[in-house]
Amino acid sequence: MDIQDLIITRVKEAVKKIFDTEITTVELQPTRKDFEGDITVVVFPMLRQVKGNPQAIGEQIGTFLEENVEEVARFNVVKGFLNLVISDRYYLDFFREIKDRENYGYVTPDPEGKAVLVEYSSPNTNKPLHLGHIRNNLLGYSVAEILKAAGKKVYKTQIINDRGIHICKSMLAWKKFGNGATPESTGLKGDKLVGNYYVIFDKEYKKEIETLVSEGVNREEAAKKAPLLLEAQEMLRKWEAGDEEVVSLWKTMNQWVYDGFEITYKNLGVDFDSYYYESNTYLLGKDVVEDGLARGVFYRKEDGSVWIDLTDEGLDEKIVLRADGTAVYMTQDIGTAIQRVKDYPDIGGMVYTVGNEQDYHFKVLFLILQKLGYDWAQRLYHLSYGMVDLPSGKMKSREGTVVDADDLIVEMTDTAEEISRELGKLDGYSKEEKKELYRIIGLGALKYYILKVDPKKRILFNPEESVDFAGNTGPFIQYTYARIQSILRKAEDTDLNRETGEIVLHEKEKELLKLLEAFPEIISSAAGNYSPAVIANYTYDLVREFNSFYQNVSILGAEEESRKAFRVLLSKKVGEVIASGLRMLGIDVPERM
RNA sequence: GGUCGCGUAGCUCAGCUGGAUAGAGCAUCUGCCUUCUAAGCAGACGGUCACAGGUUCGAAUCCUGUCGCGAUCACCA
Repeated sequence: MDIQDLIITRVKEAVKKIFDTEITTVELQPTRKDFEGDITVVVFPMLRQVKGNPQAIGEQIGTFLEENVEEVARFNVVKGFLNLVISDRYYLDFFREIKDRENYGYVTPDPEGKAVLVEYSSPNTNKPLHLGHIRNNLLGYSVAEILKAAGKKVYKTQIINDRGIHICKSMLAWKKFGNGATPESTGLKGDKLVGNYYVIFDKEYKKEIETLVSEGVNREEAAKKAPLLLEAQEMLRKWEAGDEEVVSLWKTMNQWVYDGFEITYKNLGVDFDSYYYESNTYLLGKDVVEDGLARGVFYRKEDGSVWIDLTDEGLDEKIVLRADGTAVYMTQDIGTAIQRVKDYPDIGGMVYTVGNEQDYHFKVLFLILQKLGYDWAQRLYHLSYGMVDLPSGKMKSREGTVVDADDLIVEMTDTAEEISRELGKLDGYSKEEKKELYRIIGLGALKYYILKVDPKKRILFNPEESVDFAGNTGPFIQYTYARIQSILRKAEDTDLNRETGEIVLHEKEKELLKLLEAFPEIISSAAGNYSPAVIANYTYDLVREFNSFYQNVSILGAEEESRKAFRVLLSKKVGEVIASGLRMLGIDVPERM
């Protein structure tokens, strides 16, 4: 039983004894810094059942706790707030219990438990990854790690949009204007090369429209009739018919893109357990629709198209199969979800990391799957996140106003190098070690910057003002970790096994212990809310508290050996929790910096 | 227009299952490196929590409305 539960139980007991009344809930909160105490019992809610002056009630309960609960050292009452001072002994016992525990805070996975499939990234294959994809990747990867820490089995996957008209546009432009260019011949990353032809297509297409308009065709008509577009559409038809030449080109160019993506993923530090491709899944779902039709989940309109009526749920009617029997987006998403559970029979739920512009789509998708009666459909979650905007507005790849993922990673690493150079603390590090360190710090800055924000909020990213490296940032947290490692290196000859015994905790030590105690609850909350921001904020709080401790209290210069050992061990544990928190954010930790 | 989301210090964000005097970082200003890494610490300055009502002993937090920003309402993905 943790201290919270203990206090709740004993408060109930006190109320029963003193006022002869059963209360069902007891409200606790951490004591504010301005008052003495660790845990505060809020008396006000009790007034419904216990009549009287809150101050007096607080005093009576406080007296009872002080006398009967050994963990409660003393108390004070301010208005209706009963502030309890928890004994040092309790926190010392707590620390003794966790100090040697590996992966403190992590929940041991239940081998019988159901798995969660986390989908993220899911790019198109016609252009390179940009800042928006970075947010998606970081969120998806981090949520997967958080769920693992919370004891879930997790599969990371993505669905790659490798077919459709936009791919044909790149292919056509390459064929017409590429002169056989390859990643090898140009030295370009494959995704960059293909992306360039997507831009070229757009440029040439617009030229054609202008020509048509100048010949007297109206603009709308011209946009539909431009020869390049017609050719791209023809190419898509050929692809669907399995035309050998088109399919071969498609395979070649997609492979270039995948090779390019792999590099970006590797640099970003994300990975996947499996890949789904729309070219394989776009026909899925039709049979499910037929089946649902027979069971009355869907209905057929006169023209033969199939729909679901969600007006009872406050939504609209939604088409799930066209009149000609071909699939729409929704059809394949239904089919793909079901396919995934076939592929991984232990899946008990899925997380879709997709931007908030698709909120409606996923609301509908989940409802349909529920109506189809899949038990796992109750545990689907759309990890919806806000767009990343630039000061100039939205990023538009066709207009070249995107922040390229690879470029951004390089910039962050360069900035990390610059700052590290200025500070000059890396004597003795080899070139390779330094390079690796710049990567760790640069990426740490970027990842923390993005993940500390609540996913559903939009992010304004200003490329002119570079991401900070001081204050509430990734590097600050990493720096604190490095500081701790430095202490541990210097404490190698300290006997860490000596008993702490009866010591009076320093205020800063107690604050750190309280934060450590909260860690498991933080993981659970982050997992429950699918929110890396919860982990980021906690880690920052812990780090801030540690630095205050570090600067106000001498660790290696402690008065007694037992005290020194305790402080070293406490620092070590804080370091471990920092590393755990950052690991859940996909951020690495340096030994020095 | 309907629906959904967001609006907290000059800027970037916490806090939102209702609880004390709304917290951090950046920026500005003051101190602190002969002592464990100053990417740090200690402090100052800075708020009509968009606005207006309501519920409550108590509202940044819940409800209603208004305004502002964004998304969405395709037989596109």
